[in-house]
Amino acid sequence: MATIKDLAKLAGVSVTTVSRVLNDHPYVSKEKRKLVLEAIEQTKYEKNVNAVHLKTGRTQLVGVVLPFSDHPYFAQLLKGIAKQAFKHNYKLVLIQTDYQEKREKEALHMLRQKQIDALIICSRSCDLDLITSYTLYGPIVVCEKVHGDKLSSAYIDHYQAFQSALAYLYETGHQKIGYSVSRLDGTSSKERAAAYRDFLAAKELPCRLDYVFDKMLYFEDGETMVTQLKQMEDPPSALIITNDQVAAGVMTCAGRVGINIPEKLAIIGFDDHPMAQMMGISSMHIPLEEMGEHLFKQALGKESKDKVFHATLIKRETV
Amino acid sequence: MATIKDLAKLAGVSVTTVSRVLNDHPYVSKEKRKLVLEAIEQTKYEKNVNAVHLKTGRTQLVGVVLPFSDHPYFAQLLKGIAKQAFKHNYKLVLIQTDYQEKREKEALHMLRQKQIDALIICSRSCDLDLITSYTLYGPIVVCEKVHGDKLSSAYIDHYQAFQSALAYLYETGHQKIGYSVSRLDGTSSKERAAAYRDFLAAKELPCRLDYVFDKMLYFEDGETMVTQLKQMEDPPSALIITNDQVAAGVMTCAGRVGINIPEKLAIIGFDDHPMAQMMGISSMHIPLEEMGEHLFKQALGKESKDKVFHATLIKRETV
DNA sequence: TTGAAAGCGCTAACAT
DNA sequence: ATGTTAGCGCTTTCAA
Repeated sequence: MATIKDLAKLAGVSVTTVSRVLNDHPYVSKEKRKLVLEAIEQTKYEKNVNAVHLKTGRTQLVGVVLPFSDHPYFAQLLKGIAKQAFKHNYKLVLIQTDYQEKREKEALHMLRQKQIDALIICSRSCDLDLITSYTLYGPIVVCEKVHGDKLSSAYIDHYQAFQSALAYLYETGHQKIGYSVSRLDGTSSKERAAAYRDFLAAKELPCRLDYVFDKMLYFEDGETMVTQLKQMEDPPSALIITNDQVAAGVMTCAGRVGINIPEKLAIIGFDDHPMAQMMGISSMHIPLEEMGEHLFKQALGKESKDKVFHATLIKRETV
Repeated sequence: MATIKDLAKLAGVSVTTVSRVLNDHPYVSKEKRKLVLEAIEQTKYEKNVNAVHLKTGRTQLVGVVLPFSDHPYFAQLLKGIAKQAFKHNYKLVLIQTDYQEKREKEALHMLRQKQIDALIICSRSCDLDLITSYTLYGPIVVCEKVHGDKLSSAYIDHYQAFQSALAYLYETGHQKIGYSVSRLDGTSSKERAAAYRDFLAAKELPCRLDYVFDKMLYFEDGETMVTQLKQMEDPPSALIITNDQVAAGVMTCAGRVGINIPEKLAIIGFDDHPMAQMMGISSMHIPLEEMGEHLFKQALGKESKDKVFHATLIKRETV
């Protein structure tokens, strides 16, 4: 495999000149440039990027931390990230964590080791302080509201989103409202819980802890939820559901056990996935792809440190 | 940021000794090791992996080429790949191509530039010969049957899978069988087409080109398919569908327009996704995750060059 | 406009 | 068991 040294020798110029040609620098005469180009052609020369990485200290690689890549929510986010990465000629290193702290730490470690230029954390298990401490080694972007100016962030205002879903259900006559989340200790779940609590308090409704369903993430979880619902003596009349996949699952199973939607049970999903549109499921639209694009631009320092996205209610036939 | 030189100075040893400690090599006395370890601690030293990459010529990075990361089929495959990557302490560079040749070439280029140690191509648009020519620069694994010994491959025997689905439908009394694919010019679609043709010929059934549906990939495509079906004068009585997502979409929409499943239309999906299980959709089970794991091991040269996986029919309630 | 030379931070052959 | 040293292939400063 040829190196610039070989090219230099072959073209009868210095390595500096070769490097200049390679990097489109000025101050190279037409003749020498041509000579170098010919040498490149002849030897089928290809740059060893690792040398460049060592020299420049950058790799054109951005790490993306996410718990699962097989969920439409993260897949959509990833799509936006990938779009901008491609645009800026960066590649993405995928770090699937399954919410294992160990794996998140590996990602942070890669930043520290300079294997990646920046890190995007779509969802985390690690402590925020730990993550923040790694900003010393490169830009880190997270998907939640943060304090301080070390981390960049782009996130959904889940509190507000949840409030508007609640308000809508309340307006349409529901008083027994429940909801589901993917993991109770997640950041967005906490916001949802706060919105729920505050809303119930404002309307002087009782807070029903049995109306909160945990571990609902995939389509098939909808079945579990319907089963649980069926066993309740006093089930909710409306549900705000983790995402459209679970909502679709609920929708699919509910009919079988005689739970008619929306008569007996109103549901609102999240994300406004094409699936929700097709099935006529009311949903909170979230600009996931746009958010993903923003995340990447932030990782490159090309955007403001802080960006909130708002969800909007899409009314369909399930409320 | 400290370097091994700094450590050497601080610990009063040579860089070699430091390097040995860093890489767990033998021949370092307990005392010196301790000294080095202390220096590491003190300086919060971290290896610059780019230097290692340059020196060793390897990056512990494997590229994964796939058209979309937001489809369950590829997400599942990716899961298996990621599992093994983690096990072997490799990271994955994700290259989403949208089936654009330009992007696939970028991936090949990364291999050539030594930015990745190996490349896994889950689905391609590029010419196989072009891909093969890059094996010069590192191992490449693809998901289809190949000739020659340059490329490794792990793949589903789609011909056989399709034949058994057809046989099953035929046995249950269907003569008007149609099918759908995601893209007609894809490798697996060609195998399916061959199986279809051969089967019809064997049973002396007419080959109905209007029974072949293209561009069916996502859940929401099921709606399109049902619409098309509804407009046909002489629609098929059974369908072998691209994958379980589309099958679920068909299932969801069919009822609305009076197409009862399986009475009026029998369907068989592919992949045996949890969704199919939940909805009672008959499906061809494919060991996707296992295949993903295999792909990665092949990329590392730890497995045979060639591996066929077989699909198995899971009978549920849609036939 | 060109080139010599000094690294980037690490590994490993070789010498001791 | 330990150290010296020569690179890995490139970029970039500095001098010409």
